[in-house]
Parts: sequence; C-alpha cells; structure tokens
Amino acid sequence: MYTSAQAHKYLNQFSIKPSVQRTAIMEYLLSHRTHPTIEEIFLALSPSMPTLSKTTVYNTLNLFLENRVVQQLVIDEKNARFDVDTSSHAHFICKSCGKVYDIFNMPSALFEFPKNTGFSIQSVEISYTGVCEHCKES
Amino acid sequence: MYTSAQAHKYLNQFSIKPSVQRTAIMEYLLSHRTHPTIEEIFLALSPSMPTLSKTTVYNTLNLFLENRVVQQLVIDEKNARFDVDTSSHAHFICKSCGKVYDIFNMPSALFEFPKNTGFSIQSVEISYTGVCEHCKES
DNA sequence: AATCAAATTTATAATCGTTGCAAAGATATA
DNA sequence: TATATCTTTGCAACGATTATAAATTTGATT
Repeated sequence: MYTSAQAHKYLNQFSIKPSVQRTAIMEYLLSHRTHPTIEEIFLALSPSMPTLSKTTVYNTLNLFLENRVVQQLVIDEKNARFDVDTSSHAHFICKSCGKVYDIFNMPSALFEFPKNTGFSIQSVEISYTGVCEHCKES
Repeated sequence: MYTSAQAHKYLNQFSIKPSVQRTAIMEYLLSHRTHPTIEEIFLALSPSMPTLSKTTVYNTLNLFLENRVVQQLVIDEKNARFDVDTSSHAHFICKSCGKVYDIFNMPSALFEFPKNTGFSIQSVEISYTGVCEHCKES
C-alpha cells in the first residue's frame, strides 16, 4: 500500500502538478495493480471523495498516458485498462470473469522488436486469453 | 481475389449455411486481408447490396467468431477488427493512420504459451505499435 | 488579505461502436 | 400451399468515451 505522500512524490517525478484528485488516483494505481478500468477507479474513490467526477478520472488518466506515467492495455474489448508497471511483462485476461493478470518472468527476447519490418516500432503488447484458475473450478 | 463460389465452399467447411449476405462478407474477408472493421465491411458491400444492414454485418461476424472462421483482433482501441488468417502471426498498428499490418515470419517460440501459470491459456495476441513507413515520410 | 489570471474540476450533453428486440422476409419441409 | 424455422432488417437502447462550457481552485501579484 502506498501513501498519498508517496503518490505525490511519484507525480513530481513526472512533472505533474499533484492536485488532490490526481494524487488520489495515483495512490490508487500504485496500490492496486489490478489493471483497473476508469469505472473501477471512480467507484473506489467516490466514497471518500464524493465530489469526484468521472470526467476527472478520464482526464487524469489521459494526462498520465501522455506523460508515460501509466500504460494503457488493449486486452479487454470492453474497457480501457491501466497499468502503472510500464516494464516488459505479459498479461492474461480471463474470458469468464474478465480479470486481467500479470505474467512476469517471460524470456526478455519476447519483448524485443522485430527487425527490418519497415515500421518504427515503439511498443509491444503480449496478451494471453483463456480461463483463470478460480473460474475453472466453478 | 476470391470468387463468391470459393467463399461459399469456405463457409461449408465450417458448416455455416451460406446465405447471400454471409457469402458476400466471407468473400470480402478472404479478398481483403486488411483486418477490416465492421464499418469498412459494411461500406464496401453496401453499394452492390443496398439492402444490407449493419446489424447483419455484426451478426455475421459474431457467427464467424463463434465458429472460429475468423479471429478478432484487440489491437485497435476504437473498433473491433477481424482476420481470416487464424494462424500464428503478429500485428502492427500505426498510431498515425490506424492501419493494421501483418508481421509474418516471427519465431514460432513467440506464440508458445507460458507453462505453470495456473491459467488455461487458449490464445495469444502479439501487437506492436508505432508509425508505419508511409506515415513516417509525411 | 484582496484581486486576478490560469489551471483544474465538474456536470451535462453529444458521439460512436455495439447489442437487444421484434417485425419482416426468405428458405426448407411436409 | 401451409407451416415452422432461420435469417435479415431497422430501430431503439446501452455503455464507454469525449466535447464543452461553467464553476471552482490554485498561485502569483499587489
């Protein structure tokens, strides 16, 4: 779990002015590495921040994206998902419950960009789909 | 380019009743391997099939998905994209023009599923993002 | 502390891709 | 031809996201 002071510092590193809302959202992202959707972030913070607007959550995440504070995952057809961990790792989405899991410890070769494609490649995303352990049982 | 007779045969292989609309859509997909969106398919077929409904295109693509005739790409945040080539290959999306390109000839190891994850993995998607040659120039 | 400009947040409306639904049309079988 | 089933169609509804403009907060200046 992260404190709001830590979130504050984190934003400073990216030269983002740490408003109350931005700091709360940053703290949430640092503390909940579940690749949350906008809706999930909004619902989690609303109780303790009743005036928070969903538009602010959208605006803030777009600001974070522009400044490379977070990474947007394009693994879920329904919603945008966000990840504070911008290092090379893969993801798995469960078709049954919709949860997105990290898969670490993949060979680093997987994340290298192919050569001589003619494209200027800037990022890779490796996404697995299937059923998670919990959903398999039920 | 494929003929409607070939599209007809193709659908038969998947035990899908080849209506006029389904055959036309199948023929389009076989002939245009550009990972088209629903909109693109609809706009392409509309002129020669004025009664075609966009809902039919949606219904048909969902039918094709259920029967594994096509693969849905989750590389484009904006629209669903479809690929008749269901073999293992990677994709590249240009942030500038939005076009989705195939990247073939990737080492097959890239498409192997990681072991001991606890998940029942059923598919992988490898997506690169950047700028294509054509957009780099302009 | 009061003022003022700029930045940020907010609520609401608008947009757009997708799905739900019920009616109309087509197809196949008896 | 009659009937049941499948397919297509048009329109309404939905949900995620963005646009917009007003309200609020912040920070600097006096």
